[in-house]
Amino acid sequence: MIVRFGYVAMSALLPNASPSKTMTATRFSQLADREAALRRLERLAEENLHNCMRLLRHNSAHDIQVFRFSSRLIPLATHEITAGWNPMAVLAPAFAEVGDYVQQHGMRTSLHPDHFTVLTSPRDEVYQYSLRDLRHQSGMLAAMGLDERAKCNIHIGGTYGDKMTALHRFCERCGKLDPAILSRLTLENDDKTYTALETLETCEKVGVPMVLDIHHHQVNPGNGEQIPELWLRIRETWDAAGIPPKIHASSPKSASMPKAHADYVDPEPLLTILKIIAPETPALDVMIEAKSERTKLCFN
DNA sequence: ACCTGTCAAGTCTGG
DNA sequence: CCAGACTTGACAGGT
Repeated sequence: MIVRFGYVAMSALLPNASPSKTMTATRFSQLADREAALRRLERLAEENLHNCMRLLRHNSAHDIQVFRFSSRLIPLATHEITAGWNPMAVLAPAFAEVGDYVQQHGMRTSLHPDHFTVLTSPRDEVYQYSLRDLRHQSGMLAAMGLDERAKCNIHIGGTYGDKMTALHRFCERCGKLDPAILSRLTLENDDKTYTALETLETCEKVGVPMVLDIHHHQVNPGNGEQIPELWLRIRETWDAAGIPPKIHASSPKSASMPKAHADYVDPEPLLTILKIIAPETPALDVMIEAKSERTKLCFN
């Protein structure tokens, strides 16, 4: 089995390379000249994309081929306050540079809209916001010139007191998504609501790949179903994707805070799973979610 | 240089 | 019905 490791958005080894520099909406609204403020947002976005390039070169130098972009490359991109603003033309060269580099180096990249993107919500404004954000995130990958193998990963969302209804709403809304967005979508089991099995069943229903988070599964295990017994089905959700399955790895901060992420990743549980699934998994990508530069994995 | 409170957004729990 | 927890990097204002 060929395993590639990657990480999320920013590096502890590369100083002053944030790809998520921003401006608060309050600050934006305090600037008298709206056009000048918008130009400033565009400059921030260019800086973020520039730092992305630095991160990608750093990755290349360290043989890291898996990377998740910051979801906040363009500050206030989908905020009401910037309504009518479309920075994509100005940013096209910077996005293209990132995408070209990714393709030249055979990297696998993704985006993860944050937890405000909730397709299950019964509130229409939340649903509309979520659609807007998915369009935006998908649009950034498209602006990079990356095809649908560059994924947008989300969680299913909340239950609102009735999981079956929420799941029904989710599937219905997936069916209505623009094919360009649906073709980039992946779903990940979360740490308190939708278990690995429920997420898998939903992935099978709507026809998108599943990202298995082994830490989330540990703290939200459902009825005790084990990863090895689910794995073949999870792997199959990736069969048509043209890329290896992806899993997320992080470790509990402590016994009293099992859901919080530790600064490092304990390799043992991960290695145990990798050994079990290896025979039926020729290739796998592992996203490490950890803060410490000390995180190292050493094995053969 | 360092510290602390605040920030666009959602959901769930418990009072 | 409302406050607080969850979680989180970066900003903004203070020392």
